[in-house]
Amino acid sequence: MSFIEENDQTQARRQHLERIAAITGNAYPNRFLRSQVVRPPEPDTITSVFEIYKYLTPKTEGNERATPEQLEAANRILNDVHVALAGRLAVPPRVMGKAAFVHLTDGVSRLQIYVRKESTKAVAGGDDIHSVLDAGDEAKNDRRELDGWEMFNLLDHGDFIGVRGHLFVTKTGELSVHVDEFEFLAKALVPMPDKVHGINDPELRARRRYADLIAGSLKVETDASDSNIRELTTRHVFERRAALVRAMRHYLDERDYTEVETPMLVPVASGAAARPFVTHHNALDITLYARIAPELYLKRLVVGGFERVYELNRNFRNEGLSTRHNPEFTMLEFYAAYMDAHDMMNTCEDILRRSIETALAGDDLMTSAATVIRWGDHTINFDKAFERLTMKQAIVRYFPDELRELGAEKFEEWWLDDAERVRRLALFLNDYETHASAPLIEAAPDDKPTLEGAPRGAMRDIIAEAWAQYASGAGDGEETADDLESNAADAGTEAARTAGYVQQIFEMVAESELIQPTFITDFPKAVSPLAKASPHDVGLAERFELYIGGMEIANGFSELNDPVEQRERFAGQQKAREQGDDEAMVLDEDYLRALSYGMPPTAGLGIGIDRVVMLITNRRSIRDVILFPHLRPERGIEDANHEAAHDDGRD
RNA sequence: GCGUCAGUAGCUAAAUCGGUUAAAGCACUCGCCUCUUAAGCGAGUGCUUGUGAGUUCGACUCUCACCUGACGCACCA
Repeated sequence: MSFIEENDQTQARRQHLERIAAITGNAYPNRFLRSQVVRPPEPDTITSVFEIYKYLTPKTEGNERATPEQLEAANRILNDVHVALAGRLAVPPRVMGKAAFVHLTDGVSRLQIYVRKESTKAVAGGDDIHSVLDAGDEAKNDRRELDGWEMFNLLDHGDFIGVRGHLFVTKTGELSVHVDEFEFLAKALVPMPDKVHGINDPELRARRRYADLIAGSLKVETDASDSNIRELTTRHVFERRAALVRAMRHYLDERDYTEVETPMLVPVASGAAARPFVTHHNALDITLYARIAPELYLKRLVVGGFERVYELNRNFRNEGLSTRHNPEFTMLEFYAAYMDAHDMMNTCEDILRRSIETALAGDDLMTSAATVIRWGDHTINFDKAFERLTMKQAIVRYFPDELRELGAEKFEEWWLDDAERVRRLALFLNDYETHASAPLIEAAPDDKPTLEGAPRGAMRDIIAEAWAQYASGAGDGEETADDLESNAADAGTEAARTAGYVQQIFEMVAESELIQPTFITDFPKAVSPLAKASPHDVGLAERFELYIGGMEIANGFSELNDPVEQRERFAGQQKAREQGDDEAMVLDEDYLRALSYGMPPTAGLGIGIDRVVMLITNRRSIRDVILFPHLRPERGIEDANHEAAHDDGRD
């Protein structure tokens, strides 16, 4: 039946609802006409009224109260302002004998209302559409006056009401509405989130985002909380997300990029290395895939004469969930004819810096410049020029100090050009990373398998010994190395395999260290089937990735526009696929045909929007920046849904 | 899929080495209170301690399995 838990609180609310329905005749009226004082003809909101009139509230220091003269001065003006406002009860109705103060919220701000037993009325039916159209027609106006105090005592925390009255400031200096009459608008049948703690359980926050958002608007600031560091609420996170997306669109629109929408359901899922979701079109009786990237469609448009296009929308990848991965995620992809990867790197830097600055400018929760953000314990600076490193430079720079000396040898940059050394290093690091703990636990007297926990000398010996095994080839048989080897083998050729290892090493030693915005260049061609080769090195792609906060944020390159070479690259991927790499890129025959019509030299860029939002909102989990992230289905609710579907006669 | 940690009332949560009837605050119900503001005062309802087994005289506490989640790994160029 119902999925709402039964308890004393839900019962009380339902009883209140029944009483209200009996008294008003309709507990869910269709509309409430709000006043248009602040910005006619827009209806007044709690936020707009509060923002406009709060300047009249007397300024006081600490616990000091406003003087009667100050209050009188403010009230002289405020008492003439008559408003009709609506919102949700932000507190449980707290009655003091014959009067009550409660707060209403519109999801952003809260405003206090003052209700008196003797004078405040409740009304019902007054705003029916006919009563407005046929004003004065008594027969059609079913507006009725009710017992205000009785109605007020049937209200619960979270209910919606509309109020009419005039503004005033209380003795404590708070802007309030002196309510002449109010109207019941809608019932909250379940208890509201805790006013102090909100919702703490991250699962519940994501699963019931509506409740999470409500919690933010109901939360009170406690004495204990530092008023200087206001918390970024869920509402703020998504306002910022919207501001960022708006700024990015604006940036591109201003520079003559055309926003387009290409297919989400595609017959060939290509343009990236990922497994797709599969679905079926009944009428055509064909298999369709949810797109994994819009890339190949956008380049078709460049062929067709759109010199600059962008798409900001969802991609779908059938992969695991993590703090950085959601099966559907938002990507901005754009393409510009006659540019190359270097131009695109500059553009990437510029759009991010400007969009972030625009998105954060005027955000009253920002304490510092809009281009300097807090990311966990770090400060990320978007003002400075983004650093640019080749993949190998990054490996050398971030190679762990405790591993620099491997046995009798010393790690040096030239190792990365030696295929055999690269292979052994990758295998060693992988082993070291995944269960470095095994030998280290033996070395460490306590149960802390960290480098700090073990005696320095013993640690060096262990590493030296482990490395010696790999250097002699003895470590190759390790089970843990198999996955890595098969991964690297996907690419086929010797050079590609080495390239794969270099990339693995990069990800193991450098990626998480790249906190400040850093471009990584010189990607192996073998792992970049859609990118043009570097004019300086045929083994490299003219490609870059941007890392910030230890995350891959953007990926761009000079687009391969030679249809013959593109076909060969696809063929290479096809081979990898046949060897078992089910994420190798799929050949798209129509795309090759499009390229054959001729595509100008073009550069493209993809920016992971969710991750940028994580950065600018200081959120460590992608689930915190996606309104409804994918979660394992809730137990029980599936069955309830299913049952309901059957009741509807749907199957 | 693997590992670590967690799950106590609607919410936030306490409970010494395995030991009496499983604290408390918020919320809810009733009463009092006409400028309160995390309103206050008084009284009251509500927990088969995630589920199921086991060890024990005795289990929130220990063991095993399962469910759910967080984090890490794997997967994800």
